[in-house]
Amino acid sequence: MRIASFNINGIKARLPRLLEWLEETRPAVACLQEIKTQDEGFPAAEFEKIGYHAVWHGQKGFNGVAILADGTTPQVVQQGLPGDPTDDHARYLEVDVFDTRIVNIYLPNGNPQPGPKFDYKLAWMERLRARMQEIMAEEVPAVVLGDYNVIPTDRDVWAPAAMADDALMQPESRDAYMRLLADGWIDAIATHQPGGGVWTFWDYQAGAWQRDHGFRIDHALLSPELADRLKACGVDKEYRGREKASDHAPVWIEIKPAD
DNA sequence: ATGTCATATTTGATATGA
Repeated sequence: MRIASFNINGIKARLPRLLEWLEETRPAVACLQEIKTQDEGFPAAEFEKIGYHAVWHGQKGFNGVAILADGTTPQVVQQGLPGDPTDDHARYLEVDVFDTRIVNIYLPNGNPQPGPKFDYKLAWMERLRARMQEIMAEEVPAVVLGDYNVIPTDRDVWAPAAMADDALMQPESRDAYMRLLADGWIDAIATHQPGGGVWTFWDYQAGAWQRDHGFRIDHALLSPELADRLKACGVDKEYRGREKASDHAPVWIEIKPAD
């Protein structure tokens, strides 16, 4: 079973590319970030036509997350990250589907830092950790995947010096990410390719794609039970080079059936 | 070269977020 994540950077602008990717790679579950539409504008009928049922949490102008499943409708467990009633950003959607807990996140970017946006990012990461601890305590097969907006190590960026002041690789951001791993969550891509050099994002600016100036910020964190069933994982890098591409490439994991 | 792109309002131009 393939579970994928794709920050599509606008579902309206990206719909042809998105449908193409779904039909060509046919993930059982697809988690989308930055749909950048209100709930009313979500093109659910387009996905139904090719056999995907969707749940989504939209927001006007930016953010927004959705989960698509092949031939079945995901059951929503939690919409919106718990822990702060004043936070109305659409960045978190947690479902049960195919006997798996699947959590789709669009973690705050945090730039510029320091500042209120960086504070929001760090607070969001602590709230995420609290929720992930609850999920782990449930002992269900679970994956928390999406755009974490964190470059975990210097091996995950084309030039650490070029990004040194960026919120994505500040020590506070990295420490918060490492605490998730310390809690027992397993970074699928990092485990399979510990040498680094795997990118999931290339900026639109400065010819970053052509120069392969990328970094790894889209991650899939597996519960121990699901990690034992990890068959393969990777990045659909080719899609970053297509016409009207997102600035992110899709990330996927392949899970073996439970015994 | 702070070099691109998507969305929205302030709408054929600028602000915001990334």
